[in-house]
Amino acid sequence: MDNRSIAQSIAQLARMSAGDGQVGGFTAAQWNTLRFFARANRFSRTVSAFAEFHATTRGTASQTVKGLVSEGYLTRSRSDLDGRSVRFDLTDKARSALSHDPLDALSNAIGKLAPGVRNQLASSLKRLKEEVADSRGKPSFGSCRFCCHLTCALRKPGGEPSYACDLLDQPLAANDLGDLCVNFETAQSNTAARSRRDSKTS
Amino acid sequence: MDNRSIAQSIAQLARMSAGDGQVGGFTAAQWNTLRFFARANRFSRTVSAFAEFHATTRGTASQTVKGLVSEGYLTRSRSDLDGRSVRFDLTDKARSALSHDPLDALSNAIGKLAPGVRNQLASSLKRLKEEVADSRGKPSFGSCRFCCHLTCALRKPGGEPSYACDLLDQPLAANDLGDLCVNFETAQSNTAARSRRDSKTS
DNA sequence: CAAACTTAGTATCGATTCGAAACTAATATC
DNA sequence: GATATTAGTTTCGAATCGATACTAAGTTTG
Repeated sequence: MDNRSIAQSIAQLARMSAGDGQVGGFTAAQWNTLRFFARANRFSRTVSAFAEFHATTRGTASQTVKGLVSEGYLTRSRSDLDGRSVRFDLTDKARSALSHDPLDALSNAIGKLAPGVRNQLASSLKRLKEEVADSRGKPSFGSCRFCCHLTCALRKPGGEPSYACDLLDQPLAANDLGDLCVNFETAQSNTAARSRRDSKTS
Repeated sequence: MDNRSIAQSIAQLARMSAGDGQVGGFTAAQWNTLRFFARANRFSRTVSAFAEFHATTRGTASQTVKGLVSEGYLTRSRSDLDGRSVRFDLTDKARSALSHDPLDALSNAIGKLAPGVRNQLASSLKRLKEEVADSRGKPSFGSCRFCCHLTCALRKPGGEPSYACDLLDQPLAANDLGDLCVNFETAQSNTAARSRRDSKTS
């Protein structure tokens, strides 16, 4: 089985399970939007971050989000730190809709894999995502847990550790460490980005 | 990493690399069409097979194919076995276009994986495809090489083996065994389908 | 053998989606 | 303080999609 066939398998799998057409009253674009806002952390629940994640333009992303807001699946709130920025959050209505996600067919299939096989698959996919993101010059998305900007401090010996993002200088709750973040960087991609910046300035 | 996150990784990977928008003058739908007709065997290079593969309707598939025919990327030829059936074949123009497939970013990334990891990934994806296809009651696509309808005969001792499809009763060239076929069935899915049929008749 | 059904492909129509480009407003940079 | 960048929105035209209706060729069935 050659590389191209495997690549096509990934594409086909995504198409099969994402449900091209409307499932449960949502279009494919809407499902993707809901999934993103369900998994993104508070710094990343913006139109721009979603547009980048979904590999589309901000204009298109804005439309989709607008539709979901008017139907009561997302709430809109301006940031008080940055007057341009707007954050969108899932409503309970959206959360309950997500419990009938057509992507669950794929999730369930993944759950049936042997644990070792499953973990191997997860790490291969992570690897591929970074590789492809790098080859198109776009940043990858990942969770704070594996991000080089995560700092962890023990307030007192034996107490609970506290987490923070040293890029945005914001505290992070332990619960949120698994969420997606636009600013995700691995140690490697960070040094790579720095060297790109340096070579540009010189 | 939970199952849903892994499922989303697959979807995201597909989106990132398939190039949502136009790349090299083709839309996403057109790229998918070209890829399909490049990989499908002669029994499967039809509008219906493509529609099923691409999880869309025959009408939509027909339009996309029509466009590619008029632009000189596919040739149209009626079958002489079945007067309804029409077969579409890639032109050289299409083959050379496919050498700049945006999906190559993903193919290349896959090529960089360690051989063992790569094969494990391929088999996991195959497994997932069957599982998901089964859960939606749709047949999966696969190559003759792993199909239960493939029969192999040795014409003379020490000579080259000859292959055939015992479902369509047609000879198969050794070169074509890796191509996609609509009629693909594994031994398991075949017996499952038979038992479904039997229970329906009774 | 003829009527009824199925299958392969096409054509048309309206709704949706998408990307490109123009635009507003807030923040950064120089 | 002028210029550039960033976040988000809007508008417009092209493309896509699914539903539906249709033609023509096979298949079943009575």
